Formats: sequence, C-alpha cells, structure tokens
Amino acid sequence: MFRLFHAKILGPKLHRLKPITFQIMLPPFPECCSLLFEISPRSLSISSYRCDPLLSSLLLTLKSSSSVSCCRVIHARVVKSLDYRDGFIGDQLVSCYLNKRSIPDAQKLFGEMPHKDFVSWNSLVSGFSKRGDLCNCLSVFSTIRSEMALELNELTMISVISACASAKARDEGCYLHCCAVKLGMGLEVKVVNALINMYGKFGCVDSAFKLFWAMPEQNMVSWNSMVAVWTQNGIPNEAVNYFNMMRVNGLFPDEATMVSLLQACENLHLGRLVEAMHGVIFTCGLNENITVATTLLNLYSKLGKLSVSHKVFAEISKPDKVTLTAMLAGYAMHGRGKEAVEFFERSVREGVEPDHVTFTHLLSACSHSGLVREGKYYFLIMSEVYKVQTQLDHYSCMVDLLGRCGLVNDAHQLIKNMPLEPNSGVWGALLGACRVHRNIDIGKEAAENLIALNPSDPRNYIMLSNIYSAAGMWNDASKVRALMKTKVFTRNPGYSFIEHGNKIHLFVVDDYSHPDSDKIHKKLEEIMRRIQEVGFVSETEPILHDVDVEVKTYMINKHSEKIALAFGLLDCNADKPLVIIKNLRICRDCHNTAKFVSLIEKRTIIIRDSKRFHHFSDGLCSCGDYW
DNA sequence: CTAGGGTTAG
Repeated sequence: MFRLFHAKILGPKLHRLKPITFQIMLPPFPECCSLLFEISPRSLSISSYRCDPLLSSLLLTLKSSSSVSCCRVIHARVVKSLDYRDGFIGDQLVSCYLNKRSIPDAQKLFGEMPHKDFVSWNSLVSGFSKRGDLCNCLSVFSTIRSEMALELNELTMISVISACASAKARDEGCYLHCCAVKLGMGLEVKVVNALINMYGKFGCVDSAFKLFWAMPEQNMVSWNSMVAVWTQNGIPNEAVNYFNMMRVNGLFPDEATMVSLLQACENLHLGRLVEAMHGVIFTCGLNENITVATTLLNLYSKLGKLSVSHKVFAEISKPDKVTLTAMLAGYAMHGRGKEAVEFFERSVREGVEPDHVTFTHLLSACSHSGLVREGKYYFLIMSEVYKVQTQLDHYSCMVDLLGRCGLVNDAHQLIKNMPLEPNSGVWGALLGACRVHRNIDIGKEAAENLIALNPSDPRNYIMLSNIYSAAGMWNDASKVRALMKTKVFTRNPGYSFIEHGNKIHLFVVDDYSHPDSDKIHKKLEEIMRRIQEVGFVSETEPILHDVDVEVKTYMINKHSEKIALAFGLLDCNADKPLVIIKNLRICRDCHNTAKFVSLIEKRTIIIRDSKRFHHFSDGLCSCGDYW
C-alpha cells in the first residue's frame, strides 16, 4: 500500500517561478522511516533547497502518524546530516512534536533553534492552539508581545483567538480582541472571522453580530461563521435568514454553510425544510461531500427516517469512521441493535478504523436492544483489539446495558471496580435501572451520588423521593422534598410536538392553548375511553405521595404526548406514520397508551423521546418495552 | 521564495 503525496519543489535557480506541484509515492509509516536511511546524505545537504522535498514529505506524513519515536528518528537524522536549525525543518519538527502531544520535545527543540523567525513562533502558537492548550498558547503569545512586538502578525492573533474560543476563555478572549484593535488588525477579515467565531462560542451573539456588520467586507467564511453562530446559539431561524441573505449577495453555499444549516433545520424540527435543503445540496454539487452527507444522514435518522439515512449512506463512496458512527447512532436511536452489530463488523472488514465515539454508539445500540452478550464482548475487546481506550462514556453504556436488563447488581459491581472516577452519566444509568427494577438500596446510593455531583438538577431529588415513596419510607421522602424547597431550580418543562402543514404544533401538559383545543381534548377523552374498554389500565408512578390518586390520574391523562397524539389522530394524514417529538423521556403510561392506540386506530405511531425512537404498530413497540 | 491561519460532520 502506497500513499499519494503532494510535495512542492523549488529548483536552486527557479525560486522566482511558481512552485511545481507533483506527486511522489511514499509508503506509510513505519516503512517510511526505513526509507529515510536510503536517502543519500548528499541529497540532504544541498543547502540551496530550503528544504529537501522528500524530507518535507516525510515530515508531512509524520504529522498524521501517531508515533513520537518516528519523529525522533527523523530528528536525529536531520541533526546528523543537515543544519535543521535553519528555519523550515525545525518549524516542521516542532509542530510534529506538538501534534503528538510531546511538549517537552517540542520546547527543547524550539529552544535550540537559533534562527527563529516569526513563522517559527507562529508554528509554536498554532501547535498549542490546535491541541487546545490555552495556557501555553497564551504564554508564548505574551513572550512574542513583550520580546518581539513588531513580528506579531494576524496569523498569531488568529491562532490565539481560536484557542480562547475552544477553551471558552471569555476574559482572555476579550483581551485579545482589544490587542487586535490596538495592533490595527481590528478590520482584517480573517481576524474578525476568528473573533465572530469566538464570541459565538461564548454565547455573545450580539458581539458577533456587531462585528459581522461592522467589517468592511464579508467573505464566504464570515457568512458561514454567522450561520454557525446562530445555529450554535439556538436561533435556527436566523441561520436560515443569513443563508438566504448570502444567496441574495450572490454567494453559493459550500460544505461549511450546509453543515451548519442542516443543524439549524434539526433545531427547527421542520422535516420539510430538510428535504428542501437536500435539494439545495444536489444543485450545489455537495451530495458527494462526505461531511455534508454525514450530517444529512444523521439528521434523517434523528427525524425518524432511518431508511433515508440508509440511502444517503449508500451514496457515499468511501465512508469513514464518522459516517460509520453516525449510522450506528441511528441504529441505536431506533433500537436496531442486531443491524448495528452487523453494520459495524462489515465496516471494520472494509477497513474503517473505529474510535472511542464509534464504540460509545455501538455499545448504546447493544444496550437499547438488550444485546448483553454482544455488548460485553465489545466492551472487553475494544482496547485490546481496536486499541481504543475505555472511557467514562463506555462505562455509562455498560452500566445502562446491564442495569436495563435487570442485572442491577452487576452494574453496581462494575462501577465499584472501574478504574475511573464515575461521573453523573454512570450514576444516572444506574439510577434509571434501579427505578425500572425497583432496587431501593442501590438506587438510593446512585441518587445520593448524583445529588452530590450535581446539586442543581431537580430530577435527582425527585427520583430519590420517588424511590423512598415506593418503599413506603414516607419520612425520608418528605425530608428530600423539604430539602428541594430550600433550593431554587430552573424547571425543564416537558413538551411534545408534531410537524403538520408546514407548522410545528407544540403542546405542554394540560394544554388548552391550541385553536382547536376543544376538539383535541374531546378526541383525547374518546381515545382514553376506548382503550380502557379493550383493557388499558393507567399506571401512575408514585410521583408525589401527598397528591391524591384522582389528581395524579388527571395529570397523567393530560401529558403533552397524549394531547399531541389526539391532535395527530384528528389532523394528520392517516396513510403516513404519526411522528411525535418529545423533549423528555416518555412515561410508562404514555408508552402503553400509544401501544393501545396503534392497535385500535390501526396506525403507525412514532414517538421520539430524549433517548430514542419508539415505533408503535399493532399494539407493540419496536423497543420491545426495553427502555 | 515557502512554511504559520479563520467556518463545518459522528
């Protein structure tokens, strides 16, 4: 297997001409290293070349390889045969070391380089920036500023600004904005773009907005950055507006525009808009772009259209690990564990290398389908066979997998024995299992840990109180509830909605705000009566023990998903599945209701809750009540 | 004369 390579060559006397780009073939590492020893020392010491093309190619490959020792091999070779301190090679080596997270190597080499120019310094800054190492990035920046202020250019600024953006370092970011203005870069397109992105990441939409409209000329990246800012800050309709404005300005959307825009569509929950965007993607010729296709695939599966995701996937010529993971996430959401496993095996055979995110979704797919044996298998072999380190997310999935199918004690043991400090994801998975399988002791421990980790989340208190109530420990339950009253919580109210006639119809609990609400509630009562006739019994959980049963039953009968369901039965086309989206987990009673309704109304109902999709038909749910 | 850089995917 050989890898294609681009290298630029400058002849000794041709340096006024444009560089010639040509391709050379190089084997991948570590074969690449042995090749190094076949290069004659003479070819390395021709000093009229600022850099040897072969050597520069080697360094380029090194950037994508993971081995520090390969770096050192080249470094040693360079030291022997060429004065590496002469600029280019040194810079390249420094950024190689930084890419490989070998900071001491990089710093040592950098210190040894006698002819550092501003490019060398910028390489160092950008290396730290890409690694997300804000601390080192800033310290190099201040060194440059104090020792060689004149050499500071816009590229230095951009690197440091983007480091602040990803680290969400507000104070430092604002300071850098001031620096940029002081140094007269306040209107440079690239610097402003970096600032727009930074303020967007901070959630300061206003600042981003002002910068965008104050800049002398917006380029493609500026527009894309603004679309991303709106999307990332939960204002998707503005993202669509800016997309339209771009087109009015005669710009055609590119990869970055479409990716942000598709995410905006996801937040607008308008499936029809996604279909329209799919059309735009074709007209712009972006349908073969892997990044766009992956976003699209992900979006369709989140909208309940797994079959369309499949079609999008089939058109991707060379799927990578991100595409694979997106597909696995789709299968997991829809409870199609078997297919996820088959798909994973096939992709691996075809040469895709999974990473830690891939395994998170694979394990989650196993978990949502009760594939305990398969889940355990992948959890065990992932680090040895696939060289992917087991992280907290994987433990959460495993606890979920074991707990869901009733192996609560095994799940508990796994947490006790895990080498990492369990986080809220891990304890939350255990608590969920304890609630379903009514395990009080372990549930109590999980809830207490959760409250300690996150005292401002009301759900944990409610869960703990519920556990006590279920066990008849009323005293403890009221203690927890008294503790809750001493705190101020921001509640996250549940809602459900349906896309119909180009609109979103959204309902909360006991909602009478819809123009047709009389009809809807009549329909709801009718449905509840009819399903009770065929054997449906409402099932209230011990939510609040001091609320009497009648009130509880009333509230549960007015859950937002039930109202949405009644609306859908009244207004939506009977040939198509009814798709309801809910922001929280669906409750057991609503889940049962949907099963019965699918039976008596002979309709397919799809409900997406915060975790996954439930496809109801003929009185059964695709999740097999496994949730 | 060239390197260093701003938006986007699971």
